Order: sequence, then structure tokens, then C-alpha cells
Amino acid sequence: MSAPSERLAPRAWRGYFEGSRLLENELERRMKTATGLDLGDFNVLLVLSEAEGCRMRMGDLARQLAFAPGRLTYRIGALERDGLVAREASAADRRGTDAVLTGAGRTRLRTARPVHARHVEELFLGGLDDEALAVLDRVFGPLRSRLLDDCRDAPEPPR
Amino acid sequence: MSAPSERLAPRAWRGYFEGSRLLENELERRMKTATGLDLGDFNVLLVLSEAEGCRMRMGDLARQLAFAPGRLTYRIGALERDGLVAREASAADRRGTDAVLTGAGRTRLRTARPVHARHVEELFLGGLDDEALAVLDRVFGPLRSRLLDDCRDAPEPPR
DNA sequence: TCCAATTCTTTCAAATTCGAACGATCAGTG
DNA sequence: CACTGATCGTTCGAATTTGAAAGAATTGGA
Repeated sequence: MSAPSERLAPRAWRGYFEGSRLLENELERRMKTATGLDLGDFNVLLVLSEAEGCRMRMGDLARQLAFAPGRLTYRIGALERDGLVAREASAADRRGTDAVLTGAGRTRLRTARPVHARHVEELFLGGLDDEALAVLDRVFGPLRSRLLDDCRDAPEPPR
Repeated sequence: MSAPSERLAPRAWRGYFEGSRLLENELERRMKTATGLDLGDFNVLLVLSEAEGCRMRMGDLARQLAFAPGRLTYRIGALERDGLVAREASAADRRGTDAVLTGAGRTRLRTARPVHARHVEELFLGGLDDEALAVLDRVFGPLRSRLLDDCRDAPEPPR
């Protein structure tokens, strides 16, 4: 018998859905005007910077960013033209390509990261108490893991 | 001195950011295959259905959906071709256009809504307890309101 | 070893989205 | 009333994203 959920769930969902979209738009806008980087490209650099040797297989990168494969190819192409990322043939698997963060990429990221952190703090984290942070961590962490796993296991949906 | 926040905040943010993006992708994918509607178009219909007289000014609709104006024009054009939405000149302001939900639009929404609700339940709400729902509501509701207000007041960002 | 199925990335065309500019209308002021 | 600046929605070209297909390489089993 979960009485409060029934009333709360729809409202919580709508608030979350619309709020998170507005938040992402605003972060995108600020990132672009403040650093000249797309939020998407920033995340490419960020995820790469955290990988072993600042390099990652295209496929893994695409999955973690929730990018369609063609999109990542296109985006890495742009970052490569700007010198922020390089492509290298994958050592183990000749089909594969690694995206590698360049020195310029690291520098660019070093500049952009604190700016983005400030935006996130101002728009979102700054208003949260410890309970909220704990809930977010406990809710979205597992959600993220689960959805990541799903798209590894299920290239084709069952049935 | 808010000790836990310092450790928790970055992880909570990453989980939230990546998780919410993966979630939206999955909802989009399922909505499209299950009902043939974009998640974006579905939301257009949904928001319209909740408005007075199932009609709304283009601008208000765009703001609530976090759509750029040109995007809404394009999207309403598609929905109009499908007969789900109609355009009518706004009564009070001759510059304005109202988007109006048609009967077919209502019918389509009636079909799609429970499907979407099931997806949301399966992927997200189903895993949440009352505390999580309460926190989401308390965090994202105000965030949404604040960001909506901001884009009304501040066509140009102050400094 | 050879083959078929699978995986990985890219390519390509079509659809979508963005950003700036535009024409039309409105509101406030003189 | 005329004027100025703001607002509204659309349009337009460019950039991006998608989804499907192709090409290259790997894998596992016969």
C-alpha cells in the first residue's frame, strides 16, 4: 500500500522531465557562450580525460555518451579538425579506432571544466541539500548502470 | 561545513547527467517504436491537452517545451499535416497563432499516453521509493519554475 | 582452414534543429 | 496620430543528428 506515491509520482515525473530539459538547455547555452564548446563536445573531452591513457574505443565512448555511432564519428571528426582529439588505430582489434585526447584537448578541457562546474553549481547543485544529493546518487547511478548494460546486451530487443 | 556534499556532489551530478540522458534516449526509442510518435511530438500534444480549451500560444508552448521558436513552427507544421493539431489566429493579438489540439490529436494522445506511462514506470518510477519521489518533486519542480521564469524575464542575460 | 555470423566504424541521404534575419503587429510616448 | 522599440511567429541557410547500409575485420564452429 504505497499511498503517497500515487499522488506524487506523476507530478514528480513532470517536474523532473521538464526541469531536466530546461536545465540542459541552459547549461548548453552557457557553455557555448562561455567557452565556445558544445556541451556534447565538452563531455567527449571529459569522458576521454578520465579513461586509461586518455583514450577510448569509439563504441565505448558512444555508449557512455548515449551518442548514436554516426554522431560520434561526425563529432570526433570536428574535434580532430580542431586538434583536440586524435584518431589512432586500435592496437588489439584492427576494426577499431581509438579516440585519444591531445595535449590541446587537455588544455581546452582544463579551461572549460571549472566554468562548467560553476554553471552546474549555480543552476542545480547549489540549491541541493545532502538528502537530495544522496537520493540523486542512489537513483541515477544505478539507472545509468542498468541502461548502459542494457545497450551492451541487447543490440536487438528481444521479440 | 557541509562535509558529505563535497564528496557526493560530483558523483551525484555525473550519475544524474548521464542517467537522465540514457533514460530519455530509451524513452524516445520505445515511444517511437510503440506508437510512431516522437517523444517531442507526444509532449506537444500532452501539454496542449492540459491547456484551457486545448489551445496555446506558440510562444508559451515553445517555452514550456524548451523548444526554440523555429523548432516549434516546424514541428507544429508536421503535426498539422497529420491532422493532430490545427493552427488558428490568436483572438487578442493579431501577431499570434494558437496551436489547437484536434479531435484526432486527442484520440492519438489517448492511445499513446498509457503506453508512455508504462515505459516511465518500468524504466524509472517503478524503482523509486517515496523519499525519492518527494526529493525529485521538491528539487525539480522549483528548478523548472525558476528556469521558465528566467527565460520569460531575461531575453538578454544581464551582463 | 574456411565460412557464416557478428562486431566495429564509417558513409550517405533524409530529417531535424539551430541561429539569425524578417515582416507584421503591438505598446508606450510624445 | 506618428514614432520608436519590443514582441510574435515564420522563414531561410547552415549545421547537426538520425537510421540504414556498407566495408573491413574478427570470432567461433564445422
